[in-house]
Amino acid sequence: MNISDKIREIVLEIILENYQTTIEPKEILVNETNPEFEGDYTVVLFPFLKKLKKSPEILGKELGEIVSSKYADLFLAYHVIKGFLNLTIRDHFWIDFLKKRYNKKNFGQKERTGQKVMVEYSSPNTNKPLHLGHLRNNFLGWSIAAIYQANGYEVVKTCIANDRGIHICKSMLAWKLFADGATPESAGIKGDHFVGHYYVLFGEECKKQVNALMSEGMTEEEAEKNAPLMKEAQQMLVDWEAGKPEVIGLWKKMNSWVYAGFDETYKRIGSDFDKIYYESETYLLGKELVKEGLEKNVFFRKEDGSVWIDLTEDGLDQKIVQRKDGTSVYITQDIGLAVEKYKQYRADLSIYVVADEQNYHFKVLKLICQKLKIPSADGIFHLSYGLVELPSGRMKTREGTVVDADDLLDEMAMEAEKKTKEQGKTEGLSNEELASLYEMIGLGGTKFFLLRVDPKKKMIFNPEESIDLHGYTATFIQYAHARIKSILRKEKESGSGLNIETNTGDSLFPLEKAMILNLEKYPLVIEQACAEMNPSVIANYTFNLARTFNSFYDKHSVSKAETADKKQLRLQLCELTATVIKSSMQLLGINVPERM
RNA sequence: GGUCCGGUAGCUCAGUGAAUAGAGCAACUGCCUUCUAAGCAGUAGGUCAUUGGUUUGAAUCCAAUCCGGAUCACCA
Repeated sequence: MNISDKIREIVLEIILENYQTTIEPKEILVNETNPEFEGDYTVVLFPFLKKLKKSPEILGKELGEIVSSKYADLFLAYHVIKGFLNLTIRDHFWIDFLKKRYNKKNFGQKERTGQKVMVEYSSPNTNKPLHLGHLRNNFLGWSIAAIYQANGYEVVKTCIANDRGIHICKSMLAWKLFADGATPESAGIKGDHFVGHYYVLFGEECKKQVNALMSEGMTEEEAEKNAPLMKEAQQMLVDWEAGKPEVIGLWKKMNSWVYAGFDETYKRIGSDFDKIYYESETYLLGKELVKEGLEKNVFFRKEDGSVWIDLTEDGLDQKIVQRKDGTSVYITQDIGLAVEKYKQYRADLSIYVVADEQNYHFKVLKLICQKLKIPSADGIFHLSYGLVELPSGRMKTREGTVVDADDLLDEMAMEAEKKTKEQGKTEGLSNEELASLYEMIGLGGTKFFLLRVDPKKKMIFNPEESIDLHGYTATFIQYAHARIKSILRKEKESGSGLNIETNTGDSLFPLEKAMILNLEKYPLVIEQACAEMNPSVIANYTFNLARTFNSFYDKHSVSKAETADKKQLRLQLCELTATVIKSSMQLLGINVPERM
């Protein structure tokens, strides 16, 4: 049990025994004591003053007396200031804590809950390469999965490949018309970029035709419908659905190029999936449900034959679920897929990591599933995140303002290489080790940059300034880890090192205590990140831990500690700090080096 | 127009009922003969969009207003 929970429990017990009053645990606020006051943890007395009919000063004094006498082995002192009871915990509590945990590599991980959670993330279009926005999605999804795992859940990671539809036909058509048989190999371009080029080309050529038609007097809407290229793309979609071999062949070929490109990037960024669904295989899944919904009178048919659901009573609009020609729309596919996922995995919770543009869609999706009484309906959760924008606004493919994922990662790795060489501390590392170090720093920096912000907030990325390697960054934390490892390595080489039998003293310097206090709350941080579905909680915590460590490092020497006891204590401190840094960064998908 | 999200230091962000609102970047001052200076210590920088309310206590909750964004498609 965490110390803050323990204090809460003690206060509850004392109030019950001495005042014969029950108080809800959540009414007792136990905070870390503000640095300007003496103490470690603070009990806020205001919430239950009325119930106990006491003034804050008197209640504080009474509680303080009882706590410090009854639990004299835990608390050294108490101070009442206004309505706050500040408690000082005895140093030996922190020292014991450290002694017990310092070599536990799984510190902070929770027992299995027996619950299963599905995380759907990434879900790319197979007609354009990944950009910065996709990176935020991938990093978030992966991290949420890791956080759930650390909290004892069984996790299934999935992805739905948006591999069909009019947008795919656009790049296919452009390739057919303009590529003259070129392939990624012949062009020497990564497959996803190669196909993306033709998607952009389609847009440009189509725009020309639209402009021409508009100058002949058509409205923009008419022109867009009547542009020959657009008509041809639509025909291609019809042919695709009809299974026309020539179209299917081209579709398979171009998708395989894209997948080859994606695989490379996914491997690089560490995104992985237990199950990939393909829209081309799932887009018909909702059809049965439409029939079922009509029978249950959840849906209704309009005169033209299209099928709808009326959500006006729920404060939403009417929503179409099947077109008059019988083809299904996006939401219907998603309902079908939700059912399919449940059949296969029976997850208790199904998290969709999708940008906040689709908030309405997921609200409607969950509502329809609930009305259809689909078993997984209540477990549907949309983890909505804000878009990554440029200082000038949204990234736009057409205007060429998209920050490409591969390019960004390359730049970051190069930046890391440059900086590492400037520092000149990596003598003796092989070329492979160096390459992997640059990648670790570059990729880690990118991940941290995107994960340190609350997911639901949109964020601004300025390409003019490359992602920093100082301050609140992965590099800072990686550096702290490398420093610790360096200490431990040298101690081991000198033969002194850790010795569990040795004393670790009985008093702490403020920075030693601050470190242990930080480490002690790590399990709570893992829980909080999960409850809030927010990896930035971890980013914040780990940065703080590393920062405190750097202060400690600057003030106290490990190898030249004042006494043998102090040296042991600090070695244990280093050991556990390294463990927590490593494991918390892994929850963000970031690796930490032994040297840098 | 309806719904939802956001507005905190020059910039990027923490803090969502508790003590005198915090970090990083940028600026300025110090600190490498010392376990890694990708670091540490410090200075400066705030009408928490505005107004009113609830409360012992409000950046945090409520209401209204202003500003920015998303969405309300037979696109996905």
